Amino acid sequence: MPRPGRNTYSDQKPPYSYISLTAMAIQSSPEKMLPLSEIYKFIMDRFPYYRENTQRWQNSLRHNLSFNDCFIKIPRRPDQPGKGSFWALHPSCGDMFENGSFLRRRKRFKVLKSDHLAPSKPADAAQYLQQQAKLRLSALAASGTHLPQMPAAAYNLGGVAQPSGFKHPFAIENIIAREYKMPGGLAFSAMQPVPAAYPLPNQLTTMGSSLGTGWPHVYGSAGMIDSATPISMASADYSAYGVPLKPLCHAAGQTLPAIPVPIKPTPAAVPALPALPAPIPTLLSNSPPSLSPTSSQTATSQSSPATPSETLTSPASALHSVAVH
DNA sequence: CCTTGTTTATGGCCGC
DNA sequence: GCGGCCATAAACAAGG
Repeated sequence: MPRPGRNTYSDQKPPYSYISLTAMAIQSSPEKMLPLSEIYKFIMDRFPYYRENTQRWQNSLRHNLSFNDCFIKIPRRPDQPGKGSFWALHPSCGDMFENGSFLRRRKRFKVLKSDHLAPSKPADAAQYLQQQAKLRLSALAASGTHLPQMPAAAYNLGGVAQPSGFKHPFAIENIIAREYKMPGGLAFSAMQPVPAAYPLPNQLTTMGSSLGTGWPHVYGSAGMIDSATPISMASADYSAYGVPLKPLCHAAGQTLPAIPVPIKPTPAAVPALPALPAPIPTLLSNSPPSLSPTSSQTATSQSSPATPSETLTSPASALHSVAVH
């Protein structure tokens, strides 16, 4: 039903699919996983449009979560209160959007099932992710304030090779994380012609804390599309699905929790212990200057309460996925 | 009972 | 036109 009118753009439907929205939400969380309710919240916080008819879109969203292989469910640990599970992005679904924009996927992410010997059990991914989160959190806690924004899904497992290190501006990472990363706001040069009325993705903030801020004003902001400039820098920091990125909050320049992750590691390049990566050869084409490769983890390797031994099944082996088109 | 998840079905839009 | 992606609705199960 058309309701033209007086409402600002804010109640227009964002051009993103539920998959995109969900991915954004998940990516925006420090742990790269969120319970359903948080996903709802994220979306509602940012997109006024979704503050209404919640029943409807939430149903759709749940449908998407279940239906799409790119989302994996991570069981809640007993010590974690709350209902439902956590949802995360499948580690290999990184290129889902990259090719195109966030507006529409070009390929559907699909997990190959029981093909070879090892059936790709989501459980493996889940386990892995959870562990990741754990490690990260503990490191976080010890290190203090900022979150090493590093996606649990830091691997592009062989399945989906990324054609190039270049990350599309609409890639999730860029979208949700760019804000604090843009130098003087020229960050969105590479933005594509997107309805100006919509929030620029790159302005989505990642932090709950900054939720209210930077967001709504986005609506009117025009001036974005300068579409000629390649946005290489963003891709440097958020190279691939999961690259370490800079500490999320403000603080743009601090010793990074060195978590070098290859943009697109060779299939074999999957680190055994992602949280505390061994010095990885600089795979990042443009490694940001601020990234200090001191592989010294944040100094709190020990803080992790959970024993790493806890099933470190190589994610690579377990996750066979493919993007089918 | 409500939330969370899963599943099936239908129809629109878009690219090839 | 067909196939893929997406939105939406709805039935249903399970769990807190």
